[in-house]
Amino acid sequence: MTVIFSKKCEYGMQAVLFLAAKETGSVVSAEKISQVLKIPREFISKILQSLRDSGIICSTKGKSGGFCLAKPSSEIKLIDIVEAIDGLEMFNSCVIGFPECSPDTPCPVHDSWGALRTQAFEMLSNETLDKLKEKTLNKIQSL
Amino acid sequence: MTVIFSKKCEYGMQAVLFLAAKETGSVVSAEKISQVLKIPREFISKILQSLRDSGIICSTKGKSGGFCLAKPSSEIKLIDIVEAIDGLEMFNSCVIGFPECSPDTPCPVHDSWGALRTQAFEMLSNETLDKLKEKTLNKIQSL
DNA sequence: GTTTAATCGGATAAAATAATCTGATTATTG
DNA sequence: CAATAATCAGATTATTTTATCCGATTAAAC
Repeated sequence: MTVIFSKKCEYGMQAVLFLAAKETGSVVSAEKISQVLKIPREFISKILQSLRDSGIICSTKGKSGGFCLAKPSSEIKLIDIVEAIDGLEMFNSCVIGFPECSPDTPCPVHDSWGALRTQAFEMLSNETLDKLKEKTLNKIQSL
Repeated sequence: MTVIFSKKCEYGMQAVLFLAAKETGSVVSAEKISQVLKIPREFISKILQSLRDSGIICSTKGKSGGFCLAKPSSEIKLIDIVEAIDGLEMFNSCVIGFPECSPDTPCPVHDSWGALRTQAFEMLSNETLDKLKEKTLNKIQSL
């Protein structure tokens, strides 16, 4: 198996993208998110709770409660979600698993991989949720 | 957690790189590989066996047995090892986990991520073991 | 031919990740 | 204020990945 992000992180990104595609400030329940994105309800609940702890989304309890973005979608980047859930370690560790892969003691693909990794990081740092709104809506319609 | 390749795959790449850094045709035991690369012995044994099944390396049993490359190091690419162990699925599946991410129903980052993924694939397809020999030797010395 | 050092194969164990269950709390709505 | 619909928190279960154990087989060296 090969993974980039954990399931938690994938689901987290999907859910936050979904929230960002709604009208500003609209509150969506875990149940609704679970149904639309086809993610196990209890699992996405936990993920949403942790994203709330990280300050990316807000939650309100009680009837008609749910989740919404904690700040404008233009201020949330995909990398923020990755950082909150999976951490940024992958952008700093060796792709073929050698210990202490650094400019001093580089692995055989240190340079070529490093360039790619930097691009990936920049891509995720560039993509704010507002920029992705339209594409997110299109994708959600196809689910 | 965030992963690119599984531990099996990382270890497999390390081990094959190590074999390629030796003189052509020299046989190395799992024990030796385990010691040099600091990989659990029984675990790397299994990985080496599966790489033998995939035709990337050969094994000889009995005293003074061990493993060696099945073909010239110029004919083995990193992507071959990835394919044999983790498969190529990651180069064809959605980075944020949406189902059926394709040009027809693209995820919000389909294009930007696709470009990166293609670069990564090409990098792994370009890197033959012989090209990496010197760098591998340097890295191994530092372990 | 016996000892020794290696792979081989199947089973098992441990750890990490993914998913679920349960009961409590909270707040809106009628 | 009672019913309802939501989050919340902690515990548990299931699945996958990582790692280990053990006995059998093989072949070289003495």
